[in-house]
Amino acid sequence: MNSPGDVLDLISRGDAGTRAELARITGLARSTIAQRVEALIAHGLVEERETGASTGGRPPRVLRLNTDRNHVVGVDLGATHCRVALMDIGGALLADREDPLLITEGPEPVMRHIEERMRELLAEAGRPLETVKAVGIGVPGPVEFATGRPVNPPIMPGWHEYPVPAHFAGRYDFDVLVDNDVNTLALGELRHGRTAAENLLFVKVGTGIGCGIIAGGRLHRGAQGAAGDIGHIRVPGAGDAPCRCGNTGCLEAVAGGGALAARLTEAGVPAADGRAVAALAAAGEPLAVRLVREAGRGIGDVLAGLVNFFNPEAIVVGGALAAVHEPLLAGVREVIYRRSLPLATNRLTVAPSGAGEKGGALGAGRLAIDHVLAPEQIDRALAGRAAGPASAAR
Amino acid sequence: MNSPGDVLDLISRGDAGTRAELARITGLARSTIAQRVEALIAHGLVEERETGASTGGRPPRVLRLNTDRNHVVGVDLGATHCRVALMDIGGALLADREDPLLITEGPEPVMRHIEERMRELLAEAGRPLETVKAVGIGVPGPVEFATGRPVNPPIMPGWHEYPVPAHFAGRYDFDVLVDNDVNTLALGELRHGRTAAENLLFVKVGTGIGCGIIAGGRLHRGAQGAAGDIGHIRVPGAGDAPCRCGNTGCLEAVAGGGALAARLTEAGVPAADGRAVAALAAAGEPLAVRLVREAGRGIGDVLAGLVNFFNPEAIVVGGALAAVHEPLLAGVREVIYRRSLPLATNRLTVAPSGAGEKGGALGAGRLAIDHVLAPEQIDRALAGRAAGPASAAR
DNA sequence: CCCCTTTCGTCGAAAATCGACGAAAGTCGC
DNA sequence: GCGACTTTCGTCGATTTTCGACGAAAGGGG
Repeated sequence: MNSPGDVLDLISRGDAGTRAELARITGLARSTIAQRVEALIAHGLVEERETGASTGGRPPRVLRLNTDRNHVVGVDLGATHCRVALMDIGGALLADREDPLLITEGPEPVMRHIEERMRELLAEAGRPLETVKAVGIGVPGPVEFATGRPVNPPIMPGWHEYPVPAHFAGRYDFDVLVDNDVNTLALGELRHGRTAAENLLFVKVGTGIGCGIIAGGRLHRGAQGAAGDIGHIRVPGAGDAPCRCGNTGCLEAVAGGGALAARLTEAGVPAADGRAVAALAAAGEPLAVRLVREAGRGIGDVLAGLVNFFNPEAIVVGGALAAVHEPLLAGVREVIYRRSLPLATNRLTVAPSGAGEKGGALGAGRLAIDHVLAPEQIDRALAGRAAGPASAAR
Repeated sequence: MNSPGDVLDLISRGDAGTRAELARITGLARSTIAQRVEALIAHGLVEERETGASTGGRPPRVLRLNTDRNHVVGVDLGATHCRVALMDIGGALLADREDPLLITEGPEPVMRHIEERMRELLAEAGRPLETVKAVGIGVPGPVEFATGRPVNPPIMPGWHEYPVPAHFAGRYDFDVLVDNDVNTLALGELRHGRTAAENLLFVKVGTGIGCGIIAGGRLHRGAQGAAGDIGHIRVPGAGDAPCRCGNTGCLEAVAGGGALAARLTEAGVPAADGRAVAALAAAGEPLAVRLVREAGRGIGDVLAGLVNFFNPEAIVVGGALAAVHEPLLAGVREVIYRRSLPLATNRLTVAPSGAGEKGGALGAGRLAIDHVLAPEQIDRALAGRAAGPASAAR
């Protein structure tokens, strides 16, 4: 329970910033703490930069993660874009870049693009390659997390069972983590946004609709990594709108960006996709605003049920359609507070994503950080045993 | 990671039955294991009863939980009954009794009843009171688990905020855990039934409809302990049946035992409650069978959405209405496999509860067992520090 | 400027853990 | 039936980890 890894954990979470605090919290002797800290410093994981303010006695030496020698890369892959972010181990964003990129081009070109961007960002920030300890990648589809293979992703043809980490294996010395983008978004919100909740739902409303689930402070991926696929839940109020999945009345067919764009186009206001709908709504186009608000109601209808079931303390809404918070969230809140049980809603907050456009990449980076700083991982590193090769993880 | 408590954990889970196995699994030296086992035996937690079969060398001495000196009590409180079960720490049922008891009589009489039955069962089984290490109680309503207080339970007037553990505090030396009965049922299924799943939903179909959630092997209680209240989720297909909660189209109004009984009575077949409906269906009354199957479809409609969202590997159905598996489960399966995504259903099992009538009490006992055997709890006991007083827990 | 407080490093003492050894208790082959 | 081999288990000294006391460092306050 109080291994060296746990000591680092306390430092990284900001629970303890000095040796004395660590000793107080863990209950270990100060000399033991001193020895552990020494080891962490020797391994380049922790540094003493400044000395803190005195509280009446000798001022403490402040410990912090060594952000100069430990970095991660977070990648947010969308249907039509790719954002690569370089972060230090403390979670600070050092550099990032977004490019248009069609995920339909298949894994190999995309992976090469990521690799190239990663090297560019490192050069730009003046950090050596060896300081990258892990890479996190969020992809728009279900993933078998343990092996980093997408499984039958609907909008990623050619990626089925492609072993993403294998692309880096052997040639690099970092681990590669791959996850569904809604999960990285949820992580990003949990650790970079304003919402600190043990039980959190991140709802991404784009062309499709998905949901990242934090249960008891940990990501819930479900039995096959398929959890959170709420786009094809039937909406109670809605009619029989046909969905591409073959069923009717799915949330995606009612409130997805594609469905809204089609309806808008049909009504004489051309819109290509969810992003365009959001732009029109933001510009004040009345029909677009009305459709977005109605979409919010549809989403709220489904979420109302999930609130009863899951009882989260926070729901965060993001994705292309959430670029216009007001009408969407208004619709969502309206239905949730009407349909869900009081006990489940009296402390529930429904808010827009606080991490913004970069949330996906930041969350993917956070996935990598959490992997690197996991106590077991640290204990292994300090024990001298080299971590596994640059492949899958956990 | 390898404290004495973890050693006991391996023994209690059946992962290791001998000192040599413990050493192999933990990686600790045999002498260290021997010392830990000695401490556990000295504290009466473990015993050596028999000596195992040789595998070619000296036969091992088999370690097991000391079931003679460690017991728990599990209590299943329903609207109209109370079952008290005496179990040993290994989970074996020693004696139990069910009595009719109206929970509406209020906390004090009910608690006195439990206390009395507990003493009777102990006398019957010839076990001294001091061997009871914890008591688990499942109640039909939401509970703030940390304090053991029901919060606004709809069918338990007078129980709001009543501190259940306080009834025993001071007079006994065990901890008291209180939880929603769907949670104890889920635990019972997980540990006593046939279903070993990390992600499990236990759906209880009685007068109301509730759901116990196991996420990643642990109970998910949600932000306010209100998780799993699926009875008031709106059913997609259903109409506007009014519900006692004030909304319309709730699952409970469509498929709850009360609603079915009312509809059956209306049609000229008098039935008092869900139990009566089940009895009629079991006897072959055609209308009852049809209604139960339709209720199954309604439940399936809601579960189909939850399967997409939560991606469990198993759904277990119990409760009064589930006494007739076939029509109910047929309806549930029919809709789930039609409406949920293939990835989420291809390994999903939908089964009746394997624990039977006593599942609730057994699960409550298991809640108590898990509390007693939690590694931190064991480490504390072995370190000499007395556990907290006979009150709340965790 | 002296006393008090808090932090931190050092070092011997105490405790936990390990590893080697030998005895116990069985199987297997001749 | 007997000896060689295997596996388990207890013991005990050696090693490693952890603790606790001591004193020095570094600042605040009167």
